[in-house]
Amino acid sequence: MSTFAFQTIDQKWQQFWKENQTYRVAHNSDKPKYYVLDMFPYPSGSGLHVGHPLGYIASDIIARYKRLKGYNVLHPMGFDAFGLPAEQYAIEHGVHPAISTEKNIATYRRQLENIGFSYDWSREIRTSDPEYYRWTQWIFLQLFDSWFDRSQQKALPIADLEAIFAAEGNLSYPSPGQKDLHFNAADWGHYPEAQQREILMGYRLAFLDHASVWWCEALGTVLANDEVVNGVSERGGHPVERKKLRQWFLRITEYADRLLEGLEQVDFSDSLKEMQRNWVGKSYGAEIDFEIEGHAEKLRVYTTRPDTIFGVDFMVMAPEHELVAQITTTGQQAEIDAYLSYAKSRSEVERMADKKISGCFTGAYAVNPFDGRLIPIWTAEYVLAGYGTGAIMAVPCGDERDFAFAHHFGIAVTNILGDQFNGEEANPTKDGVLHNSGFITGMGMREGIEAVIEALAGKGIGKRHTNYRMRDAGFSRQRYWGEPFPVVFRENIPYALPESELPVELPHVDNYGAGPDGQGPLANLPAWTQLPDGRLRETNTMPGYAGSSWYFLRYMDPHNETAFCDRTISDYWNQVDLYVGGTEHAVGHLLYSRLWTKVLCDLGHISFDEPYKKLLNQGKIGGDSRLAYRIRGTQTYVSAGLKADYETDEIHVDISMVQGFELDVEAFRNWRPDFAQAEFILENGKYLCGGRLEKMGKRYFNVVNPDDMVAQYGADTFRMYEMFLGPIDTDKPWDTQGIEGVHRFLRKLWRLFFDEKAAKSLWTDQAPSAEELRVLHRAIRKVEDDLERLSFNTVVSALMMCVNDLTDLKCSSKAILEPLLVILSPYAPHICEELWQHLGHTESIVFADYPVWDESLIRENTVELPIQVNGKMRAKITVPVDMEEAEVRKIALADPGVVKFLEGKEPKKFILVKGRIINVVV
RNA sequence: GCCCGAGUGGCGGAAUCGGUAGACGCGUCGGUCUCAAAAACCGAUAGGUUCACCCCUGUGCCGGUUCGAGUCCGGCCUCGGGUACCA
Repeated sequence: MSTFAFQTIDQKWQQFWKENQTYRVAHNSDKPKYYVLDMFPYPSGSGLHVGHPLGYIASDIIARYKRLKGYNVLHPMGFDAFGLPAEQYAIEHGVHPAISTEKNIATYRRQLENIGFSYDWSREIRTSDPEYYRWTQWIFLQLFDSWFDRSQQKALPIADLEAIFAAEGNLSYPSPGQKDLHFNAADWGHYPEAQQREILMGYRLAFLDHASVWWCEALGTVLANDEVVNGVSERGGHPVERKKLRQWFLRITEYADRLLEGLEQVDFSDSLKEMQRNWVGKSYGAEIDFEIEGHAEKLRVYTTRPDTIFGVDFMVMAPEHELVAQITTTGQQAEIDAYLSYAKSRSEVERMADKKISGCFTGAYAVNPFDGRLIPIWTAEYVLAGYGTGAIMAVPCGDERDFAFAHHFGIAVTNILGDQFNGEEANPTKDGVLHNSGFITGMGMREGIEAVIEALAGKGIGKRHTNYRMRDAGFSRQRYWGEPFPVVFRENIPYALPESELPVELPHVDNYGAGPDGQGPLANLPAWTQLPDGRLRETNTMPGYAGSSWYFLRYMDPHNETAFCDRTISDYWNQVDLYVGGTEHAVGHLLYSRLWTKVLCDLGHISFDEPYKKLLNQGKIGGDSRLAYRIRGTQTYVSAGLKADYETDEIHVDISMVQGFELDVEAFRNWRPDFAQAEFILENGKYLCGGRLEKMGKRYFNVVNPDDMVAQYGADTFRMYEMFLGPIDTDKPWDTQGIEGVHRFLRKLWRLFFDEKAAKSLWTDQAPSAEELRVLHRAIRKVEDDLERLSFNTVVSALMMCVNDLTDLKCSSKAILEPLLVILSPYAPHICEELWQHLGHTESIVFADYPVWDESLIRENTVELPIQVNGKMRAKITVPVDMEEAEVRKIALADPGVVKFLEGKEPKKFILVKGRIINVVV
């Protein structure tokens, strides 16, 4: 057993860990806890490629490292198993999603186990498991049964709100759903149940509302924005229309401020926090009511720049704005009708792609409340119905879009910026002085904002207003493969099912097609939807992010049948200390799971309101594609170096047929029938391919499977190499050639323990030399420092250097080799376990103590000082560390290299930093 | 357009606090072993000049601060990511 048989070693230890449940953890421990979590995967049909495990390897290294440092580590894995691809596969192939998902999970687990992760698999969860989604449904009911108290900024039970209504009405508690709803206690008492429940719906955190969606009558289904092109359905070209449908929503807007404030407490990257802030999109300004000449109605606008009110030259309403129809004059009616039908036919996608200026004058005028000027009211696409009040006051001299619009339609521009406005383009500055602006003329703009808001408030026609870009989150899907809602309708009023009836299990269907009236496939099952007592089940299912919003809690207590997670257990494991995953979930999953955590905390079910203490976003690994060049119109392929002489088409070649850049032409001919007749123009007897870095994916034939890497080089090599590729948080290309270097390193490590030729072990009980100790302890320090700051790639370099040095020193001392294995084991657990056992240990290296580095062993007796003259390196001198400064100077000045550049002059100044660097200034 | 982030050898990258730029690895070249090749191992490898030492240049570009700048400041250029008629 003295050769490095990595396949045997991998298998042996993976089996050992499984049989001994080495990584099983319990919550009752005196050790400090550490929770390190991966974003769980959606098990797709194509399995893992080498890009996927990058984050898993990093988190596994941290998990193993923290275990060695004496922490009780929770490191679980599971599967986000509900989702669209499985359902799409079912529609196309008739395979039930449960079956294809099961199969995919089996593949994922096998691939993950090959890499030697230290997951506690006894905690595995699947979001599509009824024992799991039972609690997803339960949390939904918590959301349904609660409301957000703005004065306390937290969620409370809906029963509390009912008590408030009965006692005092809603006068202190305006409805987020119906802004103009006011009633007192007596009113509430007289409302029939249906009306009471309708009112409560306006407060619930999970609520039903009518939302505008694209409806296609011919296809009998709702379409997403990107499925509608040029006003017709992408598939089939059928007409579509805007339709209001009743959908479930989560009232995430109430938590906007909490979600922003929470970002201060968590350790996420600046860019990710910025993405979340932009998503919430909080802005400060005012709502202003403008009188409309000849009408009783007011036109309410939202603006962040009330100070520019004297520069308003026109008003714009969104085409969907309800006042458009009311105020349009007879003279303008025909033009407006034409414009509205044009606007209605354009999807949001088209609006975004094609931003030409369009609009139409309504014929009506608003009145400037300060100077009485009449302001023409227009409608135009560039104002969105969904943001602010759906209407704006346009200030062309200060806003680019308003300026472009004014320019396009020949509207005269008022200048309130003095010479800060050049008449050519708008100037959106906030740091200017206001001109030509009535009572605020001469004021600074920031000051002007306050003055105008005050004046508006005094007249009762405007007030300070904070606006958010974020909308309430749609929570309904007309799909099959998701969590059913635990809700039933009686006379069209939704009621929560009692907890005892959970889980509402997803029934079996044979047909995955849409149901009637924009409903999902479940609506095709009357036996399921219609309860014997006449109540009707909700037929929508929950979206993909439902199950993933709380899964980190279930891992803590995965088999609990009476609660989603026991409170004492969640108190122990608490927040996720390190959460590892990609940025693609920056504003989706991360925001929703932060929301659910806050609600569960407010309702007293857990003790913390941010799920993830620290977030690490791993980069993506790109594929290194290979291209062959086919001369256009022929079956002849020209080698990359000669292609300039021909007109060619690029063909992606499967990377398995290429060594470096050299194509195996026989394999290429056998690859696909249409290549069988291929001829090649070679250079130097070889066909060389071109290379390109791009996304790793099937269609580019550049996918590298981790299974192949593990089979060829072993799990340890694969793990270390993935970390060695570069900083964990940047995108980087995969280069299979480079993996050899890491493999050589592990062989070199092996040879430190075994003489393979003589088939004998090399370690001894000999005391280590000072130099050996220095090498080891430097490595311990470096590995620890780098892991604490999540610099995974530099750790590999440090370990390689350590082994290189120990090899040069012919180190054989067990006192060095043992700690070396411990610090290496998070990266290369299999080989370390094996060697650890050879050294005579009976217990797994997992239970070893992490060695402590000793500064005094690292410090050297002499130090090499670089000597600069006038800032340029001129000499190096070696002196004892504790040598007096004056003595160091004497030696430095006597050095021939320095003497030469002093040119006989006396030094003016010496610079001495940390006793290490000297600069002699002449 | 706006907001982030990054530009270092042939390549991936290192330099943690402003202090010997290019660690570690790949590739390439040379060597050992071999009849030979592969594998393995050893050595060289920023560019210029040179037999070699020296010396000079060098971290996207221009300028600044400093005894000293890849690192800090100002102005550009390029690439990557996010986001967008958000008033």
